[in-house]
Amino acid sequence: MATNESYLEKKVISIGTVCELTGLSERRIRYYEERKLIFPERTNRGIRKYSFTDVERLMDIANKREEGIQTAEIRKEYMKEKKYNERTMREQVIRGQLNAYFRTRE
Amino acid sequence: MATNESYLEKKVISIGTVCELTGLSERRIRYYEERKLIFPERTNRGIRKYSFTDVERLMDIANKREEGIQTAEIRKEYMKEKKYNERTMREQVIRGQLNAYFRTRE
DNA sequence: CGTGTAAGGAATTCTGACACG
DNA sequence: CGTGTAAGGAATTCTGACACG
Repeated sequence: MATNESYLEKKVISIGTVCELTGLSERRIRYYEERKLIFPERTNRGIRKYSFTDVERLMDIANKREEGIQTAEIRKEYMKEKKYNERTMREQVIRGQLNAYFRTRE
Repeated sequence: MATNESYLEKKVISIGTVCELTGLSERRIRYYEERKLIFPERTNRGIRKYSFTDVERLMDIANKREEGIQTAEIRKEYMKEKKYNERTMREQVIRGQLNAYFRTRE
């Protein structure tokens, strides 16, 4: 019963299945990779593998494309989100360190 | 951020990837299906697809096999677990109905 | 019983390119 | 720019069978 959340990040789904899950064509999925919006892993032999998180991102990309947003613009949005997340994570680390510091002083 | 747990049940992994995840051979994985221990879905064209839950079960099967337990025996164990789970679920439904009943009487 | 392997065919995936707009 | 498509090859998967123990 090891319900490990990291399953969401495991790159195990091949492109045909991703097509079914997202409704996108292989062409579009590969193209979004070319535009640095999505980063599948590859097997030894070069077969792309995607995670469930990738599938969700692809659906998000499809929505944004429908709104007429270009891939370059979508990439910028993701970069901003990434920076925001990294900042948040750094702050959490610092908060943890501060907590540890004050605990030792009590 | 729809962290839907049903991802664990989604049959999206093809047998080659399952081999890597579990360390089992394709032969063994297909054989355990023949023995009714595991139930992958099939694509239109007949390609087997497994879920993360299936992967976990396969590792469990492998452990039991290592202990020398035969597949028929393993199947019986799973049938017992299944019955137990079904009973538990039925009881939960009944409990819910009872709660609803007494709430309306208050 | 449980697993390996070779065999041949079918389905999947890959890349690079041409097309259209 | 974003996506479709035909092309040819490489990798994957499938089934049924023979082998061993």
